[in-house]
Amino acid sequence: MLDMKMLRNNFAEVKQKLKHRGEDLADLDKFGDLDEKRRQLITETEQLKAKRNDVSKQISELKKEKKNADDMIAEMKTVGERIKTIDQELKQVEEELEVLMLSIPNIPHESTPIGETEDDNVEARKWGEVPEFAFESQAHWDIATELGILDFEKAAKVTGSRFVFYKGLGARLERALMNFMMDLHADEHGYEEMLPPYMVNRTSMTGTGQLPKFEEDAFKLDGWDYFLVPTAEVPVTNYYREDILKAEDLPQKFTAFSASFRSEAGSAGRDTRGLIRQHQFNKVELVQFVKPENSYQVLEELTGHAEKVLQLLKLPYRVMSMCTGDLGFTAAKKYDIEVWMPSYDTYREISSCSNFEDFQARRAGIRFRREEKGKTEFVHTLNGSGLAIGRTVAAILENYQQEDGSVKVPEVLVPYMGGKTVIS
RNA sequence: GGAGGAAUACCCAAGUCUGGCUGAAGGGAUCGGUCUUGAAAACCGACAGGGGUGUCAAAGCCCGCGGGGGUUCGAAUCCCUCUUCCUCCUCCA
Repeated sequence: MLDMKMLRNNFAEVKQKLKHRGEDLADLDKFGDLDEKRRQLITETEQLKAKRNDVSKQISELKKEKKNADDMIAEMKTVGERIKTIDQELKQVEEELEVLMLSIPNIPHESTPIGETEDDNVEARKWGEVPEFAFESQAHWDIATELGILDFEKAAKVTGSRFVFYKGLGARLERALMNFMMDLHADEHGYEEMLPPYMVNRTSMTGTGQLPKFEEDAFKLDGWDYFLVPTAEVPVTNYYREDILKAEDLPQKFTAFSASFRSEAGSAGRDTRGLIRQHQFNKVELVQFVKPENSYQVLEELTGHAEKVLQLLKLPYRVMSMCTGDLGFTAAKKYDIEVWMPSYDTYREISSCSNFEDFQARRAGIRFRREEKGKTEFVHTLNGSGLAIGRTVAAILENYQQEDGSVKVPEVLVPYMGGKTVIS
């Protein structure tokens, strides 16, 4: 959510910046009227309430002296009714204004490249050598099915499409990656480990920006106002919802493992094979709560922490700076890390690292204080995948495949695989 | 699922029956001071936070006793409702 005072004072400028996102801004123009109406009603009702407080005190004193106060009581009855009417109108205006404010996307940072589609994203850097195979390389779903470590057909029977069973060394590889990533971030990068709930309530989904606009992307529990988390970002960021942190407690850094659930509405027919686009996948997430002045430096660090995983796994990747049109609703700046996938003959997203500035913090009421008696300020929140585990498995299978159909285990994972150096 | 109980400020806690003198007592913690070589103890003082409105800034005003709604001239206090926590029963990995 944007700061309403800021929006009021810089309306034309903000509108211009939001245009680069390519979103429909028709409703934005309602802001001026609603904002003005709201403040006018507040002034009116507060004046009446001040009067009521004042006269009620007088009534109390008259009663104490056993004097008659009927005239005042009658007058206040009218005032009370007027207050009720205005407050109802005010409530309506505020609800309308809230709906509007919650639907306005974040303002892109000045360093975010201006563009319309993913073709306008800018490559920030590239790492590693793309493998050349002396044999005909296979897609990860073929490799895995042949090795008997993934079973998509059984999952389709048991649940439906876009689900998978991991088996044997496949399951072991997934678990090894989870432990490897969590250990790296906790031990080397200074994050505190967290295992969050896999379901969250509506307020949490609104706090991080998944709602109200993108409800169709989420899995909602029938009969409960709970949602399956689309990412650990939601429970972990909302951990501090409505809290006031101390400046000396910042930054707060969490690394969280969770399953992630996505309806993939609107992507029917895309990536139907393999691990790339599942309704449920595992992910290690990095979340940070920081002081505003540090957030852009932290974005670089956090992105680096995610990159480190790929470097240690020796998987080639590139980092893309998302343009204004491909930024998503909540981010002010975002890097996607894309890993090389031989079967696609291109790089595919495996991590997304974002700085939300105070956009989520304002929605979720996450504040901090620099001094004991000082004013509260909103923290800046950031997060990034570190990494999506399913896609990492896919990348390992494809990049480490051998001619005989077996797959080498990346060196760094061998201890996590019980010493096994090859999946065959 | 069933039966009770509870929620007041950083923590503990009075007030709720009987609405106005609560602009929320008291204690602890914390901070500042006196005393002391230093510290402890004792004593003195400070201590409601958060949000809204307003403004160049402020003052002022409004809201506020778990959330929401209602009754009333007036609600921490009465009524309805939701949430969370506790005790017991039942069930359960």
